[in-house]
Amino acid sequence: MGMARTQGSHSDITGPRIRKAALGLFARHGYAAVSMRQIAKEVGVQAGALYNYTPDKQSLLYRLMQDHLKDLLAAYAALDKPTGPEDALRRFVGFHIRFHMERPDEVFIAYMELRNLTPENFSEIEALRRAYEDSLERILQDGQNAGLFSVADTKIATLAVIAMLNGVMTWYRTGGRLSLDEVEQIYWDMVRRAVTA
Amino acid sequence: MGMARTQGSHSDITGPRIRKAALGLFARHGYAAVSMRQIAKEVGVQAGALYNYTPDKQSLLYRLMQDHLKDLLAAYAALDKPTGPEDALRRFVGFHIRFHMERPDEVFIAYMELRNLTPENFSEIEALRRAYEDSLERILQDGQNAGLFSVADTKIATLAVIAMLNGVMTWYRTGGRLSLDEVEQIYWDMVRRAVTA
DNA sequence: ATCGTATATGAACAAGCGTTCATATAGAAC
DNA sequence: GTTCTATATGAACGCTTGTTCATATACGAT
Repeated sequence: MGMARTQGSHSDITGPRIRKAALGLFARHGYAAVSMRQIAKEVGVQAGALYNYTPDKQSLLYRLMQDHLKDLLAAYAALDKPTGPEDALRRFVGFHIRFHMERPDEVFIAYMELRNLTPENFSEIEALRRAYEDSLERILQDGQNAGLFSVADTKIATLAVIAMLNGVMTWYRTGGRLSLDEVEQIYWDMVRRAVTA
Repeated sequence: MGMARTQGSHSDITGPRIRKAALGLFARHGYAAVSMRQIAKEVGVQAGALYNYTPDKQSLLYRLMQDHLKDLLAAYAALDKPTGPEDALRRFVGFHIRFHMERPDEVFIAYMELRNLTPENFSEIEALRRAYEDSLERILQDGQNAGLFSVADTKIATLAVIAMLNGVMTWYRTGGRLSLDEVEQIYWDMVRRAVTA
């Protein structure tokens, strides 16, 4: 009974649409504040149908974070080999700003919703994040060893640089006063001066 | 009926206890994930009693943020007058790190729960935050005018410095490898180098 | 000792939650 | 054109949610 709805074989379409809807809603309202019914509504489907694509709400969040961080690591690994520590740092700054700027929702979620992961899921996500941070710390350590950089503590400097770069996401809006190139240049100047010997 | 409970005139005790409990729970689990009953349980009271102290859950969050930011502005305003832009910046870095380190829960909430404020409450909180950021921007602008600092954009530099300093809260733990003095020194070094001409 | 009031209880409300499942349907395969 | 299966519905489940309110109690003042 009831009006007919579109049904049938939409598996490889509905799945991504669900994740996309969840991504936007989680980013805008927070994981805990978003219901499965809201996600379903955005996709144009009933709540029960979501469970053909995710075992539960938690897994939906986990998958979004995991996909994001794996993409991040893969994209960074695909960069050209740098010519030295300073070049590597410059590339890192540019890569980080651009990659994150293209994915504001993913970044926001991977940042804010860590506490809503189960302990096991949290550990896995944390490992991915640490792998990324380690690649920056290696750059700083190499530069330090080569006498090019001068930081009191490479671990702290790593976190300080990343925190500073992440700050871009809180204020930058496309079409604003500054182009992405300008932003990249400004941040690179500050980072370089902050760590250079 | 039922077992007797402590009752009577506890107004000026219960109120702060409720806010303290809410503070801890909001910080640990997030505003949306915490129920009024959980807060009440932590205080040792029934959920209904909370409404003698707050008109609703939203106001509880708003009050916590407002108190925090007003404390922040008052404490900063009470600092000694600096001798110049560089001294002012050094003081700002030290003040910011220490003040925020003493209030990890408040900082976390004022940061993460902005989206759970009503639009009106959000505007008020944003105004307070901007007032604080403006005091840093004024320092940078003064230093820039005096030829002591050299930043491409004072607004961006302001946000970059604050983002960098806020990063401390994500990793620093009392009793860890570094003392607060050391942390302050390390960050001051990086900030100074990032903005100095 | 009695009263008055501030403060708490505990039950109730309607609404919404995540999740499950029997049932229906649409499209692919033969 | 019939069958088979993947995909969807929509109702239902037990629970929790924020909030209200009539009622009870304990303290401060008289």
